[in-house]
Amino acid sequence: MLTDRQLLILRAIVDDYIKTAQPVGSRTLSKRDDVTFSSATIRNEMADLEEMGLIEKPHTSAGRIPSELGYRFYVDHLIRPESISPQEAKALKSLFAHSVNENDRLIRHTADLLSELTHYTTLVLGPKEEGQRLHHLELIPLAEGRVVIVLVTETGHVEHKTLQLAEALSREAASRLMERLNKTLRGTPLSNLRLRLLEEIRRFRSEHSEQTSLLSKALDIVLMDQQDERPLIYLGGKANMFDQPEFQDVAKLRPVLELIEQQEALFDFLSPNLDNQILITIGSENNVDALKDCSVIRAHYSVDGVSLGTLALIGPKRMDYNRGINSIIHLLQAFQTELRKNSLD
Amino acid sequence: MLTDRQLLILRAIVDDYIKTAQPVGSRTLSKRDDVTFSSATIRNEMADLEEMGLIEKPHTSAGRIPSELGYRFYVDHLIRPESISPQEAKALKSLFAHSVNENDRLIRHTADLLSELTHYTTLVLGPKEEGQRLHHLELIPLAEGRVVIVLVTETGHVEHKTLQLAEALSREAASRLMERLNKTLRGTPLSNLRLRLLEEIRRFRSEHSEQTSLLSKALDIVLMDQQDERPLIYLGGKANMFDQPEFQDVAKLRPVLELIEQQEALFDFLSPNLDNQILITIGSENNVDALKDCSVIRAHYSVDGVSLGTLALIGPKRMDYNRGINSIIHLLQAFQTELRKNSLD
DNA sequence: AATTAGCACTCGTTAAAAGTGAGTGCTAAC
DNA sequence: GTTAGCACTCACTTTTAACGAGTGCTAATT
Repeated sequence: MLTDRQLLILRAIVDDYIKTAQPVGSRTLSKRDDVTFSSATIRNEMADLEEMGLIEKPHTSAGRIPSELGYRFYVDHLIRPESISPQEAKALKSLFAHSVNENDRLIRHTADLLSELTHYTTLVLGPKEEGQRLHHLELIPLAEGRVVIVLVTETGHVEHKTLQLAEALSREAASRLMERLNKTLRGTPLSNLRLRLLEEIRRFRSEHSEQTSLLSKALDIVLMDQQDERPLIYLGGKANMFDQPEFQDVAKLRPVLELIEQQEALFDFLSPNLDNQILITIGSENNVDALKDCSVIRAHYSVDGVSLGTLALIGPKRMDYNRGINSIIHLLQAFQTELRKNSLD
Repeated sequence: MLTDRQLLILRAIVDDYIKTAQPVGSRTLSKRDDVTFSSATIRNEMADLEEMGLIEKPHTSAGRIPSELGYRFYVDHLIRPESISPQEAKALKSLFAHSVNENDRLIRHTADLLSELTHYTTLVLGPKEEGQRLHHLELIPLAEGRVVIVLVTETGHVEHKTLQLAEALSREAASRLMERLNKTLRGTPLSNLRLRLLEEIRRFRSEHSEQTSLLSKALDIVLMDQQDERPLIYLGGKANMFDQPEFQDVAKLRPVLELIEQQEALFDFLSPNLDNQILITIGSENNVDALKDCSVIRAHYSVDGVSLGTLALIGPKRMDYNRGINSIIHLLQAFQTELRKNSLD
């Protein structure tokens, strides 16, 4: 167990290093107002903290920097939840002053806001489809056998796909089919939609003996695609990475920026956060080599208890966890409120 | 006027420098098979070329590198249009083997293909709206006064927006209005659409004395937004920048990557290319400070004579112009063919 | 027993000095 | 007109030296 003095010193080291990106020496610490003891004492304590694996020195004659374990301890025990300032709270509320109807734009907007707020790079994982339920389906026949299918989920997410049929679908047939489909399929989870839809079209065909097999085939292909498609990841503040002193070296910067551009990899990385808490992963805890020098703060967003996606903040291990956590918590709430407004329950 | 030997030397210098990124010395050149004269002769010729401003030396004791003027001369006069290899031609054709229905996805796909082909970063400026004409409009009333409006242009571009009305729009009213709008508005250029649409709704209202003023207001707002929206820019192969030796320094890399992330700035930069040719801008010719060390190869794409957007390739000044030009020309054609397939004339 | 002052030691960083070699420009010979 | 030869330049590398922030240990102090 750590003594109060050790806690004070550890916190001071982490705070200082977060601010300056420079190893913190005993003399620097001894000059702080809240430190009443000498640098020699600090050195002794530091030696102990180092032995415990909480801090380390880059080399013999440098000050100390937090180890990953040190950051972990700091995050778990030393963060003071320093509530957001009144101004900021107000600013946050006015961020969504005029509602954004489209969820897509809302998400993009949120990603940008969060990065502006924190000066870190932001990832927002768009709502995953599987869990969502169908609200409405619309078939719009155009010229030359081209059909646009519009799909609206209960969360208010709208999406369209274009099909190409070998022969035209009449407006009447489309209308009849649509009515039927909406009657029977509303509320179907998107994960089942493809099968249920095909089934329903088949039944419709036998009942009305209409030629919808082409449609059925085309739909199948499009929905198959759909199923494989992963939700989009929206990025904000990529340029913020450039400002971090630890990423002034292209060799350090490159893997991070490269990873960030890869939807696939990012998706795999971001999705598995199952509980509803804020999750912080530090350096190697990310289990991704490209992020071994980064920390990630994640929060799930959900509407009506249904988890939809993830809000994440990515920065150097030496990131301002306090500010990051606070920002993400507050933005999360505002974001969810907006999402709620757009849903069609 | 340059002698044949000077042309040979200049071409050799540019080719070599493009390949190696190292200043080219007289001794290196003298070892080439196509060079029959001595390094001393080359030095004399180099001195002349330098005097003409076509090449320069980074410092006294280094070899020569092409100046911007040198690249310009190379691009204008020395490029051999080295036709694409049969394999590559075949590969190119199969790239679009299975058609992509959605123009958006097609564009994204094209951006990725081009960057894969050239190993440079690709920008594709999506079709600008103004020039396009309306093909079909669909109103889909959902619950709680929410209405999705789907807009299909003659180029086959599909787009949707969500409106929020204070009170519900009945399915019947929507259907009647829609029929009317499609009858009267098909073919309207999107640049006029907003005004024509409002006018038409007003007329419809007075004729049928229906309550569509709310709709009209909401539509207005959404379409106003629409008008300000600039076409999207799709990026491919951003990571390729990392491979260029000239961008190993973060200070060099940063402005380029930052610019690339800014839709606005990029848009301003890419749009003004009016003629239908392939346009190459080198270094300071870009008139953008962030691109002073880059070259850009641009081509307009169009369907049925209507210019829609721009395909661009961005790399170091020392880029492989030959390969870049060839790739962009060939991909441009394939791309336009696909776009054509998706259009609804 | 805990704290602190003092001091030798470490080691990254910076600056200066010396050596290396690719490449040039000029001159004189071919 | 072309080329061989040679002195010269200058980025780059390596070496050496000086610097100083910071440590760990010991002995004195409280």
